[in-house]
Amino acid sequence: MNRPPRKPINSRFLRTLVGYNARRASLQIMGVFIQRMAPLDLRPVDFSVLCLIGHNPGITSREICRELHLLAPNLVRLLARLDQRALVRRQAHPEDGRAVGLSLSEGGQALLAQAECEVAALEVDVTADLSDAERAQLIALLQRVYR
Amino acid sequence: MNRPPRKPINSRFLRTLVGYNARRASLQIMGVFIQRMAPLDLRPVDFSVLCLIGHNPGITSREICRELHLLAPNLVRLLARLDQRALVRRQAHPEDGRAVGLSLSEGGQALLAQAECEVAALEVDVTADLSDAERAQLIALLQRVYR
DNA sequence: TATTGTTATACTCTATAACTATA
DNA sequence: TATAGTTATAGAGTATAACAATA
Repeated sequence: MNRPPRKPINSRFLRTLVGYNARRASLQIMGVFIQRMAPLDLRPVDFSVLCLIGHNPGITSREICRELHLLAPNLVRLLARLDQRALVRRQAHPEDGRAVGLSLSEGGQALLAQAECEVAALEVDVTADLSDAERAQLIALLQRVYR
Repeated sequence: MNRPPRKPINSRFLRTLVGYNARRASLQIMGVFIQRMAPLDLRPVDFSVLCLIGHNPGITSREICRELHLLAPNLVRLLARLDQRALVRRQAHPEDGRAVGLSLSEGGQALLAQAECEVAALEVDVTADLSDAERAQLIALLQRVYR
């Protein structure tokens, strides 16, 4: 009946680390993302790729990999799944015969629009304790770490 | 000879997301962590566990799992490795016969001290573009996301 | 009956080498 | 010779179910 008395754990050193806190926050948000986006069948990385293709019609696999720090072999299956769901189109690249230009089908565009809407909403929810200014500042600080 | 002209990619939507930026920053820092801590043979999660044991002698597996959001089966191998390296000691828990109290050996304490020093240094390096105040603010904002 | 620690295991994610076709 | 895309695959990380010992 009684909850076991939780001993307070000393995690002071870990809490002073940007790396530790960034990872914990990232995992927290990704967990919410996976749950909320399950109806659309989109993992975080699927969404990121769909988003890049949608806003950069004709983009190549290589460019996606460079932008998202993905490895080319791991993008193949992901794109195959999006292709199988008829969300993306592949067309011959106009200048480079080796490359393939990617763009969204109409269904892909519709799904992206819906996904962006849902992602924007869950972002607000998961950062509910932050004001708009604080949220913007958090993003700016994070970008100065990884850019 | 000429670098291929890099087309600017539109990733504006992704960049507005705390989740995307937190993940990118986290991966960036973890990459540096893994490289710099390789001489000590400590991954981020190894360090976190070592740190908790060091600052909480007698802590149990269950408490570590709860504090770090780890799953118990995945902690078994990790602790076995630390044990094999003679970094941790296991003693019977004074109150609960099922549990095992964990603490650091002298070697474990020495390694932790060295590791904390190195981690503090790499944290400063990886956030070199941030002032102390900005770094503290970044941490405070991140904690308000996941706590 | 519930909890700690454990084993076994499946699934996913990440990384590397090597191939093809084009440049 | 170098690059885009692909295949196959190995290794690491993450997840669930089930068990023994203890509460």
